Amino acid sequence: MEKNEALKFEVIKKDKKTGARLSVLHLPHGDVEAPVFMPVGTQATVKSMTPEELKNEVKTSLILSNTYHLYLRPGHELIKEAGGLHKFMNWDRNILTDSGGFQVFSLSDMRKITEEGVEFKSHIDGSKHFISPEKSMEIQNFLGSDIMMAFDECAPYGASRKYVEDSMNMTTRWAKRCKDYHKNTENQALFGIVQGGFYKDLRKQSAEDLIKLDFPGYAIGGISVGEPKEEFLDILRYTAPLLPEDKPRYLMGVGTPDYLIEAVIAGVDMCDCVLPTRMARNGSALTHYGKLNMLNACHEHDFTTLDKDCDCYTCKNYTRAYIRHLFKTQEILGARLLSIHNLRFLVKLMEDVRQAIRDDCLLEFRDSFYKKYGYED
RNA sequence: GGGUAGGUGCCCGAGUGGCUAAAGGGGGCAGACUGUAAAUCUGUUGGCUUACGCCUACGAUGGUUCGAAUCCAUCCCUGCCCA
Repeated sequence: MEKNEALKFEVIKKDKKTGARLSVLHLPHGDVEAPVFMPVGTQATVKSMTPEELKNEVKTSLILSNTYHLYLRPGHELIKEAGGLHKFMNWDRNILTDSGGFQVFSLSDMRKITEEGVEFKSHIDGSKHFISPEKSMEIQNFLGSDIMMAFDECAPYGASRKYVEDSMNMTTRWAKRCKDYHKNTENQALFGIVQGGFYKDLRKQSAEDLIKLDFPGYAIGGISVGEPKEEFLDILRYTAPLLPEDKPRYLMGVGTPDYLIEAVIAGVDMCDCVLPTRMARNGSALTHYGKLNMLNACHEHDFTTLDKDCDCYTCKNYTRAYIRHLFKTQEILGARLLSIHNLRFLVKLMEDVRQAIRDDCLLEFRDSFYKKYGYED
């Protein structure tokens, strides 16, 4: 890799039994140890968290934001005017931006996909917009994220082979167009996204075609879209090893503790998910002993901490009874305290995973984690 | 004291002869949430029973009727207005 690229990827060590990687991503806004979990900050904010809390309490060095949403509001020109996304949101560590491809999938009833790009109606005011691969790159260049994602189509679960094949090939052509358009390679690394749905030969072809384009990193998209866990694991375990050893591998949109651990074992380095912050706002806590719904009556008189094995600000200072009270009364602090906890829980999980790789005991770590958490397998 | 409006399930509130164990909210209880249109959504919420079903319920009591939360009488209570 050339000296002036935005990303340098360094594999430090591999777990002896699984081959899971301990690595460092050297990025423009600091080094990121991987495997890493990235909190999601779609609208230039990790919902309810200040950057200081993300740094000091959650202890994260890389967050994700979103092209589609920031393009619509406040607009990428305004963010450029502000001096870029980092300055705009007062976050001086790394940012990865998703390309808007997922919104093509999740807002699918309002869009039309063609070879040129996607025409869609704004979910905010119904106005018509067009995003092409080039437009997505332009927006992400304006945002100034450290890692950009190629514009892709995430085919829905259950899509026909023909649909997935055509979609996957178009995503590859779009990836080429993204790479051709993107010139700011010194400051921004562009990742390609492997698609192919739940068809292994398509996954293989997608990976091979994208590898020929030589991206500095590769993502696995299009899984964790509602399929059964076995299918998720099958495609994950098949796809991850197809990707280059010397580039970071990013599994998009995952997830729960078991999915994260399985992803690392499969050779994945990066994951992101809205789950910890969404669950937090909806009153649920992730703990080493399973999931808790803080609205449940059993916590009413429980003056213990959320998770006795957690080192977060919330667990150091607040009780279950208090947090339940905050949710019962719909006080905003409840969502904030659970967001800190859930984010810290997953970030810490990855810290523990990294230590397990150092110690060559990742499988043992997984088994004891599952047992404590209450997972069946 | 006179007039007037009303008393419905935990709360608010719709319902003015059968399709009503009773709309809709709220509250309670539980479940879901995976590249964020989510501080959202779903289920459930009188008792007993596995179920069929039975019992108890629309202020109280009595009555009309094949049948009443709904009609009538009396009583009790509450809000508002007048004196």
